[in-house]
Amino acid sequence: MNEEGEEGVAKSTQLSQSSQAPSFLRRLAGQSVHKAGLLPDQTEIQKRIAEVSRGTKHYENEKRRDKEWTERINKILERRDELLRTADIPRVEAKVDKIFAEMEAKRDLTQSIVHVDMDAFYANVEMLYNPDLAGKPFAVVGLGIVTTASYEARKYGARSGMPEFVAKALCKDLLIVPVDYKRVGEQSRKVMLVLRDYDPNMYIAGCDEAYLNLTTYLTDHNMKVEDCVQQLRDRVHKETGLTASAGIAPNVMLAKICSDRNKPNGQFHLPFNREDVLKFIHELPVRKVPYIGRVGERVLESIGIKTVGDIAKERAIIHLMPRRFAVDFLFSTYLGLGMSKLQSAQREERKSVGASRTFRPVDTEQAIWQKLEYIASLLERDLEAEGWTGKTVTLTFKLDTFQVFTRMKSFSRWISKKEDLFKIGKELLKPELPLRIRLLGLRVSNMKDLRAPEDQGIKKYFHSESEKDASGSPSKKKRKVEPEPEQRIHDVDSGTESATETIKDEETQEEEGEEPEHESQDSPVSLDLQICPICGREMRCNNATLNEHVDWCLSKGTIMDATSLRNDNVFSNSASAKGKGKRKAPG
DNA sequence: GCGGATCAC
DNA sequence: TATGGTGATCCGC
Repeated sequence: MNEEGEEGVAKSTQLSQSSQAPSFLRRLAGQSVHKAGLLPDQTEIQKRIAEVSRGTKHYENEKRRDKEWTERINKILERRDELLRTADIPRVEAKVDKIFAEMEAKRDLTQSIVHVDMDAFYANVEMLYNPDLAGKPFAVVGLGIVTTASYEARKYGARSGMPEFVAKALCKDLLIVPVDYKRVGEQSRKVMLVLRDYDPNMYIAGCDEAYLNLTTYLTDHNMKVEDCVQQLRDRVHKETGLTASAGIAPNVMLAKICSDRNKPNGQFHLPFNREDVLKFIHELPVRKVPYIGRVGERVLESIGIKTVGDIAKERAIIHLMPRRFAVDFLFSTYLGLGMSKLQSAQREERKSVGASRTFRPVDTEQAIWQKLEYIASLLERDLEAEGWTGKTVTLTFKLDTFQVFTRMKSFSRWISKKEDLFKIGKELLKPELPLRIRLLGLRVSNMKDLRAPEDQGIKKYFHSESEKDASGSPSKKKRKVEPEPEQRIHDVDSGTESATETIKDEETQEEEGEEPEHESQDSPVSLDLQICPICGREMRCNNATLNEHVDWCLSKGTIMDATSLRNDNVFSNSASAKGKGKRKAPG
């Protein structure tokens, strides 16, 4: 559903920055407007959203960011025009065609990858427990934000990610249902257990979606892929009463796009041959490609690329652009290439653990420290629960203008205690005050896994060369499925050419001398090695403990942690009066 | 290593 | 009246 009114912004036409600018309206409308979306009249809805939001801090912030991008895009266009004058375009095109040929040689059409995506998951789960909701427009809401809107509500423009009050403005009779993580988690677990029968190495990408490689299963059971997927979806429905959609394709990227095709309760099989793949992908609006978001879409559109097929026309420019516009990513997308093998699920190698909360803006030191201390305690809890510690602490703060800043600091010791986190956070924030703050967050990175088998130090030297990461910790099999853009499409500034070498040489091994002694397995013999179907984490425990972990794990990936609801009152008692209206923009 | 920023869910 | 929380990655410096 493409409804962009104007085209050919490609000229160096400076968009005058009115608050009616289409880019701004689209930005305001949020991120999920493009999805599964037969919206009746999108521009009308976008206008309504702007109307309702006008004058809020958030609205002003979005306007500011939109304006920044307009300026950056104007620079991109200038640069492009210069290249068109000075560069030997046909020669560059020939060069790119060679790159295409090299990429083409790596095409793999042998794997049957499936992306399974539950339909309106949170909403349909609630309908299970409350059948009266059937056929009604309702939204499942947590912390004032719509997590899922029922299909009836979507007709009015209500979408996930939208604040409740906007959704209500779009849909007068909208019913609001609070998120119930217990229910969601329970159903999610049932779904995943069914899927696991078809591929024990499946990759779970959230509580309502997963990628499977069916190749082996199809051979073993002598089945056709469509039949297998149909059966799988039937089984999910039988087990849960919920419907799922699925995409069948030779790689992860295509499967993801395909699962959207016949939603809800449908499946789409992209034929496994080059011609059909190319035809399919070339017609696609770039926004449908994973990792091309609002900003990427706008940047590409500015140089005349609206569909994936358009990438070829501008291949020379893309190749010549600063940071080359994530060339490899765009080119491989143009060819419909993507990852064809899923990595087996291993104990998750986390890179960071963090906690953050939004609250009524505060500006007194006392109030700020109180919030910070609370964040520190949340983070301590999570680090403890999951068994991680780290050497780097990052503080995030969002001003009441919605501008976000971060400050970080690394240490030679392991950080995980509340007092430590609080103190470090305070040191990072203090120099920036006074500020009026609406969100605080703390995150630790540079991690060590406290639950890894104790031979961690040894294991370091045995993992494969290619899989080292920069943190100096052993990176086991990476579970990443989605091929990520190697560079971003966005950056405009600075240097043009130069292969972006990402050669990591020997990692710096400061072996930890002080291991906070936590007894490694005390009675390992009696407990089974279990694998959480949600995060893939391995642990030795009984079934009850595993179930407990699974529930907790499911609630993590979702929009918020249920415990934050209980603790919400912590934020409502901003006791003191705030006099000053000072507003410094740090940095 | 630090800080800004995008993107997915 | 009013716009979440978590984690990963990338870029420039």
